[in-house]
Parts: sequence; C-alpha cells; structure tokens
Amino acid sequence: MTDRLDRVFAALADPTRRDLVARLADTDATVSDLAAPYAMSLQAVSKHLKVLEDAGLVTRGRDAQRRPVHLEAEVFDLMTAWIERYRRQAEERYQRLDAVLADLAEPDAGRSETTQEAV
Amino acid sequence: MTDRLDRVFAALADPTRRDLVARLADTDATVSDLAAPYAMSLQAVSKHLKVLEDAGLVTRGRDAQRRPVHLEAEVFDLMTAWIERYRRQAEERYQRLDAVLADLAEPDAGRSETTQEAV
DNA sequence: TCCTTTGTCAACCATCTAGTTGAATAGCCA
DNA sequence: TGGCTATTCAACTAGATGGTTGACAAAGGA
Repeated sequence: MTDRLDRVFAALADPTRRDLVARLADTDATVSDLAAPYAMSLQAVSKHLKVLEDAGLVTRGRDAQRRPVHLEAEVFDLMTAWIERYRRQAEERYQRLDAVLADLAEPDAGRSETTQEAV
Repeated sequence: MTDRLDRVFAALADPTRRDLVARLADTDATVSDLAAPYAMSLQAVSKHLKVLEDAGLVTRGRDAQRRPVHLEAEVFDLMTAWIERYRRQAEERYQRLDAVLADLAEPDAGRSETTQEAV
C-alpha cells in the first residue's frame, strides 16, 4: 500500500539524493558523473538513483553503456499540491480564529453568525 | 549532520503522519483524540507525534494531563522553498533547450551567442 | 486519600535502509 | 577475439524505523 507520496517524500529525505536532484535540475548526467563527488561507492549512488527512479523523480535513458539520468520535475507538483493544501487549510483556520478574537474584542457589535468553535 | 529538511521530508514520508498533519491543519487535538481512528496503540501514535515534533512540524502545549498538539505550518515553507527552487531551475533548463531547438530550426537566422551544450 | 485519565518511557522485535565488497552483464574499441 | 568502460546484481552488515506490551508519572475528580 506504500503510495506515491510515501516514496517521493522518502526519496527526498536523504541529503545525497536531494543533492543528486539539485545537480540533475541543471543537467542530465551519467551514473559515474553523478557518483564522482561523493565519498561513497558507485554502487551506492546507483542504489540512490534507483530510489529516485522508483519515486518517479528520475528516468533513465540509454546511450551505449551509459545510462543518462534525467530529472522529471513534474513529480514535484504532487508534493507541492499536498503541502499547499494543508498549509492553506491551516491558514484559513488562523483567519477564522482571528475573526473570533476580533469579535470578542468588540462584543455584540453586529450579531455575528459564527458558531464555529474557536480552535 | 542530519539536517532540518531530512527530518521534515522523512516525517512526511509516513502515511499515518501525513494524516495526522492533515487533521491538525483543521484543529488542534490531544494525543488520544488523534490516536482514536487508527488501528494502532496510543504509544505508536505518541511516537509519530514525537517524529513530527522533532521535525518542527508540530508543537505541544499543556492543559492538565492533556498535551494538545498544534501544527506549525510555517515549516512547510522550508520544503516548498527547496522544491520550488529546483523545479524552477529545471524549467529554465527546458526553456533554454527549447531556445536551442528553435535556433536549429531556423539556421543562422541571427548569429546566436549560445555556446551552451544542448542538454 | 484512592482511582481514573492522559500521556510517556523502556525493552523488545521484525523489517527497511544505506552502505560495503565482489561478481556479472552489456557495449564500445583494438 | 580480448579487454576496457559503465552499470547493475547479490550477499552481507550496522543502524534506523514502526510497531508491540508493560510499567511509570502527573494531574483531576470522587
């Protein structure tokens, strides 16, 4: 049942993988190119790329023995949509709370209909 | 060295924790309130809340024996900033690529200075 | 004072994760 | 053909994670 968002968030929870994504935002690259800067084996980087691929953040082409890695930036939208939804909801709540507090400040100044609980 | 973004992304990689955040966007709640809908122990939910707290996504108050949990929506900005930065960078790259391709379509129509590699 | 409610802490367990090394595969180059 | 390059696969390990149960702590209500 491990859903798409699970994998996307989990993929980006690792600093090496975030760095890979950051570098791939600039340009496509091969596995060995990507692995070069890190103090870890090529195989470890290959695994990280697999995680990114399973999350749909990255696709791989084929150029002879090389497997150029390409960032699929649209997947970011999935996360942004999730985050923004709840951020907006939380913000609306604060606005509602502000309204209630303003209401309390000037008592029965206009017979407000707000019967929502304050928090 | 496990940095702030690590914890925020990791916290949201779990569906139970995303659900907790979703519910807290609407209203503050106690641990037992939050735990009620899930087929798991109160202790497990308490642990999930600790993960959210360590990531800074949530704070806890004190009301007698109760520990009301409150969503700190600003932390979302951290993630959104990261995501948007690389999404934008990737989009700019595509635009650059589009320009290069357009350039190729109408050859030497203006002695373009672009010496950047295509991808 | 004792009991109940609310929550955390501790120990334990199974599974996942991030890394390792070594061997295998796949495609160029001579 | 043989060898070099690029990459993946397989087996292993240490440590993190997500869950369990049982015991404890803190505060309110009888």
